[in-house]
Formats: sequence, structure tokens, C-alpha cells
Amino acid sequence: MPELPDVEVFRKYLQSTSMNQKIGDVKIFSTDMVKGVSAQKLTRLLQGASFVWTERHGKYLMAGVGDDSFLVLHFGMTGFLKYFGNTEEGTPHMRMRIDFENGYHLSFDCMRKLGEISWSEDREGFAKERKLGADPLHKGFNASRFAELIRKKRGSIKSALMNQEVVAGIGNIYSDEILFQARVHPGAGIKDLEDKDLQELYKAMKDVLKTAIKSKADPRKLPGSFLIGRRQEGAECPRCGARIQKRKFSGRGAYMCPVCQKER
DNA sequence: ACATTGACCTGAGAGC
DNA sequence: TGCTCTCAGGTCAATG
Repeated sequence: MPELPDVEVFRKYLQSTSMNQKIGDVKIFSTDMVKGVSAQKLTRLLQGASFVWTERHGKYLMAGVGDDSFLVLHFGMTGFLKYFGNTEEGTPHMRMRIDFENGYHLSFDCMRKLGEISWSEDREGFAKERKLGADPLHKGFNASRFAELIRKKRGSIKSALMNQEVVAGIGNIYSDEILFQARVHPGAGIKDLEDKDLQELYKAMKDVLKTAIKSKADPRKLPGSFLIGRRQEGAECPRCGARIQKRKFSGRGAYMCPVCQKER
């Protein structure tokens, strides 16, 4: 699930549920998911603190407990958050549970454990430390910056879009969507793309990400013009009705319309 | 420098 | 119904 739009939805969820409440106990059930700090130390750092700000960079969610110290969550392929009360159930694969003193709890659920729980005290340097490229929704990101970043790479456009060091936050699903909306073939070489293509990709990227966030990253609520929801071999292209193809690019299953997205 | 493959984990869904 | 197989929205390391 979690690419940029999903993580942004999680951030808003955290922001609207979990701010400024004193943390009582913290239980980490999968200590193997905690990186760069011991689970015990992380627990101590959180106990008695409160979340006071949230931020997102690419697929990383940060929950600040001080000006410059924060919990870091990465959701892997299957992570999500749930805030729930004493009378409610937790979640099936709860890897960490934060208990607030108001009686509510926050579950970090991650079935496949491909995510990460960590801690940082360098808000400014976080992205650089993690080798994360620019976040496409942050201020200062524009079409020329995008083109500049992409042009630094060779190889295919799909892998550049998914490369977190180039642009942070786009994964397999949304790269397919962006390419579809911009009518660019996923296997197209960057060197074969014209500036016009990159402008289209930039516009599609902004539009797709913003629209997805507005729809709460819920595939059922996304516009019918989106490819998401038709990720099935032989499904109908929402634009031209042709049969959607599934192919492999850089090791990932990619869906595309062979008519709208011509090779070049 | 890039693409490919397998590893990490666990479970859902397809197919029999 | 129950079993097996394949695949899954992420990232990293090893290999060609």
C-alpha cells in the first residue's frame, strides 16, 4: 500500500488523532523492525513524551516529540496505522503499540515486516542521511527541477521515477499511474524523452499524487480515469478501451496501455 | 551506471 | 474444503 499518497494520509491521520497526548506505555512486539536504536531505548525515549508535530518525506513519516527529535516510521509494503480505544480491537499484525494516557492506543501494523521503526535527532539532515531525493510535494519543487533530476539518470523512466534518490515517494503503483496519465511507455529510455514528455510527466505526477491524497489514497474513490483499479491483464483502458498489458520492468510487474503508451 | 535476481517476511488469492 | 503455488504498493546486496 504505502507510497507517498498513502503515507500522507497516514500523516494526516496521526496529526488528527495523536497529537499532544502524553504517552504512557510503549510496546514493541517486533523488535527486529527497530533500526539504528535498541527497542528498549526507543521505548524509554517515547514514554512520558507527546507528539507535537508530524512531517513526511517521500515514504517516511516522522512524528516529533521535541523540536529536533522524532520517531520515524516506514511502512514497507503492508504497513498502516490505527488509533483505537480501550473497548476496540487492535490490529492483526501489530508491531508496535503506543498507549496514550487518555486511554487510546496507536497501532503500527505491518504484516510483512518490511517496514522500519527508528529514531532521529536531525530533522534538517534526515533526508540527506537517508539518501532521499526531493519530495515532489514539498515547496520549491517545480518542473525544471524535476527535469534536471531525471536527466541525471540513464536507463528507463520507470526506474528513475521509482528511485528514491531521484524523487522520493513514488513506487510501483503510482509510477505506473503517472506514466499512464502522461502517455509515456514505462520502458522508455530517458535519453529518448523530449522536454515535452518530462513536462507531461511532471504535471501528471503532481496531479496524480494530489488527487490520490484527496481520495484518501483509496482506490475505490479515485477517478475512473485512473489506471489504478484496472491493474489486471486484459482490463479495459479507461481512456481508449484497449486491453491493459502486464509486463515486467526492473523486476516489478507494470501495467500499461499498449495504445496510449507507445514505445519510441 | 544500469538491469536483473534473490533475499528479507508473511499472508491473500488463484488454481487445482 | 484444503492444499499448493504465485504474487504482493519496498529496499538492499550481489551479480552480469
